[in-house]
Amino acid sequence: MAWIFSLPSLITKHKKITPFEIHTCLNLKFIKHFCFSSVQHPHELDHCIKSNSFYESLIDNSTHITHLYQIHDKLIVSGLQHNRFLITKLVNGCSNIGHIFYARKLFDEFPDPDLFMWNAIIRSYSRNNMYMDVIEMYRWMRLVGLHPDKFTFPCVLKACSELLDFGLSCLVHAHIIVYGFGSHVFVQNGLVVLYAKCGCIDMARVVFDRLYDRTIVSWTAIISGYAQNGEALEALRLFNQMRNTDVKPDWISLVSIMKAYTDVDDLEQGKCLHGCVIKTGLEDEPDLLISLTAFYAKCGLVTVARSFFDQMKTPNNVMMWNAMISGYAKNGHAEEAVDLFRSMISRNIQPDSITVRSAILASAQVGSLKLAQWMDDFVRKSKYRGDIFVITTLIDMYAKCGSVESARGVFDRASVKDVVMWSAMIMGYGLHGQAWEAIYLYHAMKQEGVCPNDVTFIGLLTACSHSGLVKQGWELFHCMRDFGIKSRNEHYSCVVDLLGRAGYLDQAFVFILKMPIEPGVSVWGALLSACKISRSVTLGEYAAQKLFSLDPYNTGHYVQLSNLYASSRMWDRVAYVRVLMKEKGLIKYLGYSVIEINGKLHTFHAGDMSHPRAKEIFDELQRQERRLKEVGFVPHTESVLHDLNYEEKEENLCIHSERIAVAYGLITTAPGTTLRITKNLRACVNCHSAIKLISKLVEREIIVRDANRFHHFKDGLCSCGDYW
DNA sequence: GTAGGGTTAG
Repeated sequence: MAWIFSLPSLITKHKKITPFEIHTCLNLKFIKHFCFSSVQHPHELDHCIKSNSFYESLIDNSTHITHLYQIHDKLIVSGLQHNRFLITKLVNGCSNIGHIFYARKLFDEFPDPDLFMWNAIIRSYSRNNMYMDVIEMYRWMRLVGLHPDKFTFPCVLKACSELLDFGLSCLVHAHIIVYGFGSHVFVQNGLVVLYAKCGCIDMARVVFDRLYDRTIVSWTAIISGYAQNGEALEALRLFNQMRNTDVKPDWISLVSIMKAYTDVDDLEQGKCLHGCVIKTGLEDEPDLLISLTAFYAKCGLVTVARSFFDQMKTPNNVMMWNAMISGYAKNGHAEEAVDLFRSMISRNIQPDSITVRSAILASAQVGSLKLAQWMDDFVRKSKYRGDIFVITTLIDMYAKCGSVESARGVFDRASVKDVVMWSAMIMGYGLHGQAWEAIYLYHAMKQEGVCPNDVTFIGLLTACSHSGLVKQGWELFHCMRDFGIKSRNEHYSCVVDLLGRAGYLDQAFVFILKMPIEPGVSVWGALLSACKISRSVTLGEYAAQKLFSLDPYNTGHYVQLSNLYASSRMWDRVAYVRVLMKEKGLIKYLGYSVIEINGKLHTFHAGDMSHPRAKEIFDELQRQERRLKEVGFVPHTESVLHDLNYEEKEENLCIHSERIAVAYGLITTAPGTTLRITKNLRACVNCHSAIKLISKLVEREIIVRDANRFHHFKDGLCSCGDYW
């Protein structure tokens, strides 16, 4: 009977078994053909086709559901339809190729399924991401009196962690203890993952600490758990602890630790881990290459990331494309991200929903309305036109590209709206200083029965502070409690901004002192910029000191303090801040503005003469200066002179990058065309006043996106109401 | 004879 065991290898010689071949096989011709010499007597042949291992190898080698249908038919004909082992095998086979409904049919038709079969159907649902069904089957199984075992619990725990049902999770944990799996390593690993996913990382840690025999899976579960809960440093500490044990990292553990380094942007540690990857000889592992690409891209070494990307052996790996595209987008290389997305499309590689979202995110950063429309068009023609995540990203993109109307169009077309989509639209209005629209939408959302969340309120509060609606903002802030939403630093900083801008500086300060959580960078930052508006040097200096201790290497805080001194004409202190920055080795950002003309982006720096039409641009600038003077415009010379936020002072104030972009827009577009400009820094006082007047003089709408928000200049006024 | 950990992301 030795030849029976060679059957699997005979079958696998056929790289892809066709239904016809399976059929042939089941008709014995196959066996006769291949094994004729081995079969001495007909009864041996008969024995062979009734043996489990014969069918087992057939099932294992089936790649199509029709194979399994035929095998099942043959089992029935051979009277083997009640063979537990083979039917369980078939259930597994069906679920492996995604035919969960046939697996369920086999299960339902089996008279008295045993624990093995129950585990098989539960695992089938788990593999096919049908977690509600996992729980349903688990309940049913207990109802019929079967005790779950060490194979049942990992699947059930996975389902709990995907469903994020904390109550259910606790119940299952209780079952685990009752049935005696309180120290089984596979089951406990599942608990670690479950608690980490539910945000109870401390509970996960308790389970992990009590684990007697920690495997690489246990370590990976706790390390990635910390990483997912935003505690990357603890994740890394545990990784180092693991390296002092006998447990050797494998590629999955390295992927999750790489993710932790990516989250904290720790280039040096990440490079060390890369070394570790090479030492373990796992550097060709495709998914590890994706993680390395994502890591280097996020940390700014896009060229290194790109070299990994270019080495990719399977060009159709969407995750690799996603890692590179999102890496470019996150790191200020938005145009490269869009280019890569386009090249992916042109190569006929199917993007998934994440690719599309990353590309839209990149388009939002580029700020070009033409590109935004192209992306919108792409989505409408694709299978993602109904994807709630993609639509939300589109709304955000249009708002960031200056067209809150188009954002609203996308929003109105969406058939299903969840809280994130409503919040994105509210945020969009906030960005454009249309606070009343934001508030109106908030009420409409509640009317639709959608409950606001913390993000909704960030949008609302931002909108109120951008428009100076102090009373409304204050009321909304207090509404949060009614929805059981805890205020975060972002909410507090909006309120500080709201009070501070409107001149209630003392109230803002008292508000900070009363905060139940430690005030963060954003809160003190809001106070400092409010101090600049009302020229409150003492309080501003206090805020700045807090900022310097919390976030010492952020150029922005020094710039803000310097602006505060400049607004109070304290030039010696302005100079002092400059020295302070030099000592810390901080350099100020180079300002630039981008304008889109006929779908092409033109970038200008301060005093930029490099454009082919520089001569015409400067003629236009001079013409504007003359007209501004004629209507009595007085440049804010002194403050600009010392304002570190803006481009190096040139002889003429009008050559800040946004003014050059406006001039270029005016000479290249038809009268009445709206100009759309994006600036990387905040708008300067002088340019802001000048552009307001220019919008009136040339009868144009000029929309400027600065680092914080949008300014819609029209008829001599700005939508920001001069608060920014 | 069955199983557990990970990556891209509104």
